[in-house]
Amino acid sequence: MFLFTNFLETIRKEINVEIPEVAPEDLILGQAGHGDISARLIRYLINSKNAAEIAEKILKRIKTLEFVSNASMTNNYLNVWIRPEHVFRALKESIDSTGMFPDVFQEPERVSVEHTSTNPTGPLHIGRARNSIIGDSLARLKKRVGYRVTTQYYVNDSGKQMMSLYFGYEKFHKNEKPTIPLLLDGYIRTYKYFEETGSEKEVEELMERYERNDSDLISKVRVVAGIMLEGISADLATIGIKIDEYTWESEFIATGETGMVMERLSEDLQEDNGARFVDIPGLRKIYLQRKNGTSLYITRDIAYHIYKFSQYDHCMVVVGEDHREHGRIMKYIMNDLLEYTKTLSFVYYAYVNLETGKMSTRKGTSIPMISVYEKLKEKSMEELQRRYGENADVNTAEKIAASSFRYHLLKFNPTKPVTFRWEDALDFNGDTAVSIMYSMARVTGILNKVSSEGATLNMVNFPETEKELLLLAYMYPYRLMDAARSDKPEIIANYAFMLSTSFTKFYEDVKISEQPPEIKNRQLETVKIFKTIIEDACEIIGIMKVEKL
RNA sequence: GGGCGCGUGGCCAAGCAUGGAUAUGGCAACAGCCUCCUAAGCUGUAGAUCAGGGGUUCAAAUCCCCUCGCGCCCGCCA
Repeated sequence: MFLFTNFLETIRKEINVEIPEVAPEDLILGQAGHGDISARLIRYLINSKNAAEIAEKILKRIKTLEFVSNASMTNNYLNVWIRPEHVFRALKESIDSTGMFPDVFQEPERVSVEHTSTNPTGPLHIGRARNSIIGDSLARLKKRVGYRVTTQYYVNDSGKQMMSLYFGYEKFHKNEKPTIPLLLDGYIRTYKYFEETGSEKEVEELMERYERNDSDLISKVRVVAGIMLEGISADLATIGIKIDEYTWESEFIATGETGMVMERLSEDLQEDNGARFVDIPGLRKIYLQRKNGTSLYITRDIAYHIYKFSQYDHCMVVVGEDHREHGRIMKYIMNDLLEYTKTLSFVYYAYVNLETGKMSTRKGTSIPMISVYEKLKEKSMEELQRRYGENADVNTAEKIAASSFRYHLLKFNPTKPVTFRWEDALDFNGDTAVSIMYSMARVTGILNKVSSEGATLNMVNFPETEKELLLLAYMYPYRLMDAARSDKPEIIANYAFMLSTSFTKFYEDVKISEQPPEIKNRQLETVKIFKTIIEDACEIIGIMKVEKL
């Protein structure tokens, strides 16, 4: 995965000479107030008769390590202080030779990340955007740790919602050129029409024809869906999200692959009045085929996953928490019934609510992502104009808007429901993308205005704030591994904020331009180290680089 | 009713997988800091029965059980 100077492993190996059971998890990096690196030895020493003796031996070994400045034992914790020049070198050497820290090996596994996958019946709203943002960041994270990643959008072009969209166009705007507003209008009028007539018969007939693989109908629906999908892709593009592959659900009906699913599951299928189902242990009957022979959503999803497993080693899907059970069923069918040994994993997120309650497109209470983006852009533009007047840069305002929106929906654990509040979304202070971007802008400021003198670096006098910054920068590979292992891009978001805060403290504490040459030279390198790592982390979470704020 | 998820200062979150040293941040509040590399920043003060109860353990925000509150799911829908 990564190649970097691993101080924790070196320390652990020394400890292992005395206590072989000590594992990587027992070592902690950067617990404020104690050592730079601490080892929880309590569980191994608490019942040991000669604990003091073992501790003494460990301390002696650790103190001989070149990169260790001091070590002590308190409350059965081994606390180790690292010489900052070694941390500095570990970072600088990696960045000088590879341009990054940590350096990464390409992994052989191909990973698919499916996200968004919303029915193309309207523009992207902020609830769905949470899905897109989590999915896109997850894909970038997996890429950073060395996987070959492809992002996927599963386009649901069958089903009632899509048929209603098509029906609305045919009924209300047939001879007009189909545009997004026109289609939306037809869609809304269709639901009104259903209410007024009390019947959805016309759409049901369309669904039936569709399921019977009526190629003329399928291609017509696809045109309409395609227009909506283009709108969604454009919305995604404004916040820096591009999806690699779009797969249309109707293809699995057209190619007969849903039929193949039934064949491959034939041993596990049971019959009920002509319909077919599998019995999932501990759950219930899951129907895969109606008695009229047509397929169901889960059948097509199985076909889709069979397709994905033919291309990828690990398939990840970002879906709303209402799909938890669906996910469990899919895993059971793919791994236990169809006996795939590849990994299927789901990332679930809770929905975004409004202070006034739930979002609903039909009730007109959902907030389009693009309107939040526009508002953010407008507000940051006002701020930029206050600072730079005529020279305020629209492009910067756009980057602020996109980054802020992404960060706002990414920084929390996806399992927590989010209540969208305009005042919070539009806040540029504190734990926000802007404060991270601000630290990057300050880096540009320093590097433009302060230059090094000579080539000598002082490697002795590190102020506390610089030591802390370097140590935090050094933590990056461990955070990446944590985040990648647990599929939690929000870990990187939290880290990026911590790192930028630490940089700002260093920046406020030390006036680099006024330092003696040899210290100034080193601190400029420290700034470049910070720059490299914060940009790396921001790339993952979708915070865009700015030169000036 | 059953299943799953969530509950941490006034508000919003981190930490929980792998139990361990004084529970970490942000917003809001209060008191300070710009003739100085960008104050969208920094420093300090105040604020926590980690929903409640029980259990396991030398040790529980973290693991187990119960209760309460909120959310989601329980279709031959998607």
